[in-house]
Parts: sequence; structure tokens; C-alpha cells
Amino acid sequence: MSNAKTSIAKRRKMSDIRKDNLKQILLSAENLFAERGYSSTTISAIALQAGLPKANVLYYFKTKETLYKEVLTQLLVLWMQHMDEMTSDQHPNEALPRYILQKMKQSKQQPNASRIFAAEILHGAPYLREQLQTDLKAQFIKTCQVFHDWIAKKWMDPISPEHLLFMIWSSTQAYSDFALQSSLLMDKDELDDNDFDAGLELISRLVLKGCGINLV
Amino acid sequence: MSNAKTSIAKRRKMSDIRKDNLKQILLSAENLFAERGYSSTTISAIALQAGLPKANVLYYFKTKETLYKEVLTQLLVLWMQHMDEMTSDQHPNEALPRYILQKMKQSKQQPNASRIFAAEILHGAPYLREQLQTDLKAQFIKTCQVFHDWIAKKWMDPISPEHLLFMIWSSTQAYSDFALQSSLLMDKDELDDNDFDAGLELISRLVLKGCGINLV
DNA sequence: AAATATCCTGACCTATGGGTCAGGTTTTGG
DNA sequence: CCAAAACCTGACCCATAGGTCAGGATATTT
Repeated sequence: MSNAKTSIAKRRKMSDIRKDNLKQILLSAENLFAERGYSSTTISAIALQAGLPKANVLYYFKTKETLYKEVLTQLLVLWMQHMDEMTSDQHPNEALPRYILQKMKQSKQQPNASRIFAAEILHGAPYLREQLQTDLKAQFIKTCQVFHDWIAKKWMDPISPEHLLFMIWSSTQAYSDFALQSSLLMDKDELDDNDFDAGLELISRLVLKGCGINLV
Repeated sequence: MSNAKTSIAKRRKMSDIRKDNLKQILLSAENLFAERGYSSTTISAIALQAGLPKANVLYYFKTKETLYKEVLTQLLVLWMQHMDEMTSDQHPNEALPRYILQKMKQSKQQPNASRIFAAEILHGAPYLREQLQTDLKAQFIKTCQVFHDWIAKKWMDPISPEHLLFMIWSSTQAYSDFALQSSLLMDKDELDDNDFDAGLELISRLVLKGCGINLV
């Protein structure tokens, strides 16, 4: 009763406070980093959007860099997921379209991940280099191997696994990274479901036909 | 003789001085903006790289924003070139691979253009919106019309012209925007000619086969 | 209920970077 | 050769943003 906070929202456990605040900060940071990039994003802005005083944000994350790294790490997990769901025993006519679909869904539903990731790489990946060379690379090699196996089984033409993957990544992520450009060119406020469907269809079609993968 | 400058490099005309300095400044700015992005790039850094005092850079460009806009405008021209070389009377089995080749060449030889452009769009295109909605859009519509004509002539399957163009842009530009990622994943210092060739071949193949374009 | 750990925050410090300016030098035009 | 125009620049100004800190509030433990 002595204090507005505790009277309105009844006592919260400390662990809850911490969890809630961290979540809010990370969410706000993610949005702002995606929107403005690392150096244009200020801690005050993050604090404001998170509904906390600046000093409180600094209480949880000693530096802006720490906060950014944390956001990055979380997003890399997101970015990498689904890749390992393609395996050698699946036929590419199922596995590839499914992966493309998942990447497109992510571009639609979580554009921030791809955008922050893109900006980081564009500027030399100063904070992500390590993880790219370890985590992502391991998964990359595995996936290339899967493609390779598919080729050996004559399930697809002998194309370069590495470059096929690069192509799938870039063309699907374009639907978040360059969505603004696309929508400007097509006279829309933003991309709608039809656009994502059209993109999905086109990319799947090009990959399947281009790799000589027989439809069932 | 009274001064080191004039004694070493004999007198330069004023217009030359201006031209040289502008060139140096724009070049340095381009490199730094591409490398670090807009807000991480300082005028002092640009000046240093251009071999001029900071105040001299500010003499030519009143503000950092002016300089950035100038760089952007120059790069947009670069970025857009070649698109208008595809016309309705050409067969796509020639025109498309040629365009893809040109985009790939640009990714290799002038990666800065694509990178600065990408960063600008990623962050909401605050300085480029106008030109996207006028210049680029005009060219975009024309090119889509060309694709449309090809489809009408049964030279290619009825795919979405807009999304095909998005796909070509994103997959070719990836060879500059995400070159770092690719090289890290493939254990190289940087992409070499073979990589660009492999990318070119793969993208061309996917586009041609995917769009059902008959090779001659 | 007292002691302790965690959380919170306004006020403050400092470095940096964009931008100004006054006074200089060099080039040009007459 | 002289005046005007163009060019140059070290020193300065100031707003901002990252980060510190001391002291207070709240929660937990004993």
C-alpha cells in the first residue's frame, strides 16, 4: 500500500521480475537493432521501449555490446533451425520445399532475425564470426553432405551443394531483408500473404526444376 | 618554391583540385560506409582515408548526410544499370543469363554498391525512398513488362515477373552482401573466381530450367 | 524482525563525433 | 600586379550517448 507499484501489481517474486525485465529488454533491443542497426540504436531508446529507466537496462546488461551479443546468439539459433530437418533418407522433392517453406515462414513471422543477421554479416560479422565458424559451419557441412548424398542417389542433378544453399538462403531471406524494397516497388504498404505465397512457389519451382528433382 | 606542396606537385588548376578531392572523398566514403555502415562511419575516418583534414571534407560536403546521399545516388545508378538491356524482342535464354552475368560481375568487382544499398534498405531506406519509388520503380515496371511479353510469346512459363526479379537480385547480390559468410563457411579468406563462376552457373541454370526456357 | 541479497534509479561523468568559424593560402580574372 | 574568388585548416563548441555510482527500495533468508 505504501507504493503504487506494489499496490497495483501485487508483489512479484524476484525471479519473475528478473525474467520479465530481461524478456522486455531483449525484445525491445531486438526490434530496435533490426530497425536501426547497432550503432544507431541507443540504450535510452531500448530502455524507453522496454518501459524501464536507462540505468536499469545497464543493471542487467553491463554494456550495449553484451546486450547485442545476447540478441545475436538468440537469433542465430532461430536462423539455423530447420536446417537439420533435411536428411539423406528423405527425398529432396519433399525435404527441399519444406525447408524453403520454413525459411519463408520465418521471413514473414520473424523478420528481425534475418535482418539483424544480415546487417551483422554486411559489416564484417565482428560479433558473430566465432559462432559462424563453429556452430553454423558444422550444420552447413552436414547439410551439404545431405545434398551430396541426394546427388549420389540420382535424386537430383549434380549441382554445387554449397551454392544451392546460398541461393536458398538469399532468396528466402530477401522476403524479410528487402521486403521494404519489394513493397515499395509493388505499391504496397507491406508484403501480404499472397506475396509470400508467390515467392515460396517461385523459389520452390526454380529449385526443384533447376536441380532436376522429379516430383512424385 | 615558397611552399612544399607547390614545389613538389607543380601548380594544379582549381577545377582539378576540386575534382580530385571530391573523387577521393567520395571513394573513401563509399568504402567506409560499405564497411561500417552509416552511423559507425565518422567524418574524421573518411578524411583520414582521403588524406585530407576533417574540416576540408566538411568544406566540400556541408554535412555527413549530404555526402552519404551523394554516394547513394551514384551507387543506385550502378545498381540499376544493365536492367534496361533486357528487351521484349530478345529471347530470355540469352537475355536472362546475360543479366545474371552482369549482376554477378558487379558483385565481384563493385561489392560496395550492393552492400551500401542493402544496408540502406534494411534500415528503412530513409535516404533512398524517393529514388526507389521513382527511378527504380519505373525500370522495375518496364522489366516486368518484358518478362510478361516473353511469357505471352510462350518463351517462358507463366511465372511471376516481380518475384523472379526479386529472386535474381537477391541471389546474385548475395555474392557481395553475404560473401563474408560464404567464405567463412567454405574456409576461405575470400571468394575466388571459381566461386563466382559456380554461383553464376547455378543461378542461371535454376532460372532457365525453372522458368521452362528452351536452350537454343 | 533483522540481516542480506537483489533490484532500482536520478544524477553525474566523459569521450566522441558532427559541425562552426576566423583567419590563412592559393588560384584566377582583369 | 592587385582584388576577388576559391580553397584550406587548427582550434573550438556542443549535443549525445555510453557508462558509473551512491544511496534507496524491495524481496529473501534466517
